[in-house]
Amino acid sequence: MEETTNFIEEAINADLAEGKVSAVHTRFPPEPNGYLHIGHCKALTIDFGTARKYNGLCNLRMDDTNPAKEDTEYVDAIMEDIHWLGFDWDDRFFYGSDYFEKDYEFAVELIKKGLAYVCELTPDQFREYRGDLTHPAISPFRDRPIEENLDLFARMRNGEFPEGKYTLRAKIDLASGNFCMRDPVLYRIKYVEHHRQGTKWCIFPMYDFAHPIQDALEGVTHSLCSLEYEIHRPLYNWVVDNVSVPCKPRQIEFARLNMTYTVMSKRFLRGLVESGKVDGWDDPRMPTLCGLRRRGYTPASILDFCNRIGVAKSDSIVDISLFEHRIREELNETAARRVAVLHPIRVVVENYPEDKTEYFDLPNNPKDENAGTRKVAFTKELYIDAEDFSLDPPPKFFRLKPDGEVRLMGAYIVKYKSCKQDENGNVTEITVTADLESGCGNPTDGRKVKGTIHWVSASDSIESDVCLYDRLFTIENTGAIPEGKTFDDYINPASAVVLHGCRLEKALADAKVGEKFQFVRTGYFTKDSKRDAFLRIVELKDNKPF
RNA sequence: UGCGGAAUUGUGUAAUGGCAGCACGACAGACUCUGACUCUGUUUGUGAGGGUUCAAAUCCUUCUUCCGCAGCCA
Repeated sequence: MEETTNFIEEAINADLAEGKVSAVHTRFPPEPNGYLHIGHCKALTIDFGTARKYNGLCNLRMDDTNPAKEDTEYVDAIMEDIHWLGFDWDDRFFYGSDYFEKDYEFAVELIKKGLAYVCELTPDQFREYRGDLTHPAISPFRDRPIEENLDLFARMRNGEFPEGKYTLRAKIDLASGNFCMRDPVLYRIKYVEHHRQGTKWCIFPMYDFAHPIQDALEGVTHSLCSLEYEIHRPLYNWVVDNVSVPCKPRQIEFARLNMTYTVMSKRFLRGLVESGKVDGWDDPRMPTLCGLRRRGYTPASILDFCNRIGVAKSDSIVDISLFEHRIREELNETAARRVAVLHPIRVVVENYPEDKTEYFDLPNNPKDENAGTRKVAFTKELYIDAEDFSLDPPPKFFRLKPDGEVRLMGAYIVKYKSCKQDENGNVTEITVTADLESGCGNPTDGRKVKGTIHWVSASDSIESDVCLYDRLFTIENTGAIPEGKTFDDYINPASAVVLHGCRLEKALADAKVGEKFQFVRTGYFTKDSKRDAFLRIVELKDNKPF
């Protein structure tokens, strides 16, 4: 495969060439407050993939500096998902919270250098004093003597003050056009139990302070993150320049993934779970890795997608069809075919013996001869899909129609004879005659039969409900839900539709949860119905595929 | 209005002064015992103006549009 160099690699190449670094070391730093989704996958392939490309290392680090939002529940899930994708961090698994003691020492160092001070503005005052686009901020406590700062900061740690009473702030530039340089908060007081540290700490470092220190302490050379941190880079550099860390990592930003019909916002994904709109984080309609896994996506298809979308700095929205293309391509080569008649309509083969059963061999996968064949029973009474028959066919309708002939896939050619209708005009039963002479070979008289339709035996099949999953959202033009809207405004009512009384071929009765199949469907494919060409069994209901 | 970014076809992404290419999508045709798959073909693009140059997506310049930032979130 052709290898192109993206802008991150160019920057790394330059650092290598100039001798700034001798090897590449990256990190993937999820906050354990939710499950990984397809958007994280892009970051994952960039972080782990770049390290791999340069024979370097990539650490996994739980970014857990805010005890109010994080939970141990997510840590295991995150690790499992990363492993599932095929990435590994060896023994370099860290928690941001493991550095709390170091963070504290570096904060003291800043105070001693006169570069940080304890501020007692309340959150409301803080907002009031921060200035605006053209006016600088005001901070009445930035000239507090060093000794006093040291004392106050130690007492903050000791739990002598209530939440919100004091913060530690960096002394940088109150007039900066970049707001995160206007004496940013470094530490805040929080009396919340930390998922790993318990109640050991009541002051917690902010991301902007903790992250560069974590990177530097771990020997990370390139800290790759998404575009919204670009404006934080000056602060990132300020931190590594002003505390005694062993190295100075370089932050490089890239555009996060947006995809049509998909919402990446963790906040909304959690909302879907908590409101019961979906069954859980691993609902097959969710863009989470565990959801995609249940839906039938494979690590290879996801990784390949991530490599294909490229890395750039411009905001973009990838069309979901590119994502779906990958899994369709893979499953087309690997998934076994099974027949599912979703809207059954009874067919009687008039000239076929009442009590006879024949078994035809159907290929499990026409793409792969090694996949073998399976026996499918043929009897006098069959089911075909309602949409494979039309009393009043449009032009170019190749399926069963009055006076028409079609091939029953893998079995006989049948000719239409008559049909029964109910009082509403719905077709309830079709009578056909089979060309028993031609059998399952080509017509003996050389005539062409254009259409092929799928079918199952009426007696030798199983009846089941089948759940069809579709895109969860109708939202098309963005990766996030606009301000003032909720997912209710965009949720696709047909995202999970249960079809009752479907008929499935017998071989599906033995299917296990998680097995992948293509449910063979013949007939006309639209752009949307192509997506349905590959389904998979995600549940067994009453021991039947669901 | 301050600061930081970004603009290449319907979408995403290459081309780092030298034939604007690739993938997905769309459309047309061929093939087909899945109207799938496969194969062939087609269409559409450098945000705008000016400049430098034999030559500009690329360099300079002016403009336009879009995105992000004023959490004691990450």
